[in-house]
Amino acid sequence: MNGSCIFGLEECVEHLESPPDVVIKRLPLYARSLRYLLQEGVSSVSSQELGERINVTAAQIRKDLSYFGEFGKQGIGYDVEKLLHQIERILGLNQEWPAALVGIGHLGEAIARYEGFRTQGIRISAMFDSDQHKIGQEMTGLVIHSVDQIDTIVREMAIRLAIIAVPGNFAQDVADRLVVGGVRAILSYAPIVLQVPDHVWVRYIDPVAVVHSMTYYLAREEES
Amino acid sequence: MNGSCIFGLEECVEHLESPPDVVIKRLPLYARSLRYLLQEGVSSVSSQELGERINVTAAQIRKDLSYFGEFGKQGIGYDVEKLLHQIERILGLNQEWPAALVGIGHLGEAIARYEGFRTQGIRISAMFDSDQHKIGQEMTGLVIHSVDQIDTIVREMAIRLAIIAVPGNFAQDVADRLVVGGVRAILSYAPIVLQVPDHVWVRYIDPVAVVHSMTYYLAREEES
DNA sequence: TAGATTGTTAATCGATTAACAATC
DNA sequence: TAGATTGTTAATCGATTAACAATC
Repeated sequence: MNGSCIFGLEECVEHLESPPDVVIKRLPLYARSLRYLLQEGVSSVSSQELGERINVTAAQIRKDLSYFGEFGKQGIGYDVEKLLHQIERILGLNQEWPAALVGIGHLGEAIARYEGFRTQGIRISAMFDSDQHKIGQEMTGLVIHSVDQIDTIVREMAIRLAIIAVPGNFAQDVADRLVVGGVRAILSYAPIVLQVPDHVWVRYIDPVAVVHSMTYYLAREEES
Repeated sequence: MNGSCIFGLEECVEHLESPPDVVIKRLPLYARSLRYLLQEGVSSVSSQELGERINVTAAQIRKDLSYFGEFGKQGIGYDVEKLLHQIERILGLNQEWPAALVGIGHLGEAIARYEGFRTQGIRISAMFDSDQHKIGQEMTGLVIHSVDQIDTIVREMAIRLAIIAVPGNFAQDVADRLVVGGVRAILSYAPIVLQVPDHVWVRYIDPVAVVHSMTYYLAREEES
């Protein structure tokens, strides 16, 4: 903490530069790497070592962490367990987040059955589909509800987080219902850009786009 | 093309600034939006209109496209069909790319059955798993092979592109085999950073990390 | 103490945006 | 012609990296 801050303590904290979104996006990668280190029994790590594991520069790691505080010791590095807990706290992972999953096709089922979410603080707590054959059925201990009930159920359960795994042509309607229900963060697998209010966060997973950004380079190789 | 180029034509082309990777990553989004416009019967679009659809500035679109040539008409905008074909050509989508899919669990099955890849120039042409119960079985018209055969089959089929959908602890081994087989681009769903030679492109899809970068903001809202 | 590594500042690098002449 | 929009340059903005005093 900088002693020359011209504000009182509280104001000083408020005036700390807020971390850019690129930094927030890297924190989960740091956390994940630290989890592996912990499993391996490594108790201390330098920014250099951590960086080599995830192909990030040591300077970037130190700069990123500095937005949130001082977590290391000069000459030593970072205590793996402590830093992991700090980052998890920053990311809000000291609590479990209930999430809605909309769209129980092949992808939706894969998401529902994936252990990675639950073990990392994200619990699928409500599932929705528009298919009459699926509505009412159970999966992973949850009843599949109609998409018509999204807003009421999501509101009742105070769900803030949702995952959309429906075809593109349904995604905007689903997003609208989720927002009405009070959802503030959406992960969408649908290949469209969702229009949502400013206070709602949306991130996309778009495997086709990702692959297409690599065929660009493959096509260049073919030429030469 | 700049007339004041001090090099001969060929050298001049070589010295055109090569587009940064961020630009390459946006091209598939432009292409996708243009496909929708084409479906809607829109024949012409301005950078402004296109930008509004995908939340990108008009200046950015024009700048991005300028790395590859001149595709628009002053006062008019872009011919949707022509621009789409140009971008698809740039991305190498004027040909079909055979791809290997490794890991036929719930996620792998969802990927195999997903129409979006095939309709957009990516054909899953070989499938692999390590589970004896799955090896030899058929899915979407393809026999599932053993991961032991990755390098030989991938080489025989001249496959350059692969999708990894195996658990994290198997992913590095799978990647190594793919690289031995001649794969140059990998999309990985496994939650580890792969170590590959410089000439191999790797992109990651990491839903848990994506969600964790949003719980950060959700946690901040709770506070206030 | 000497060596190592942090946290932070300043320099560099690269990407985005604004502005406008060219031109349809 | 007048209005619209491109392609491109220059200005701005923001992110990354290098460097180093502080300090374990």
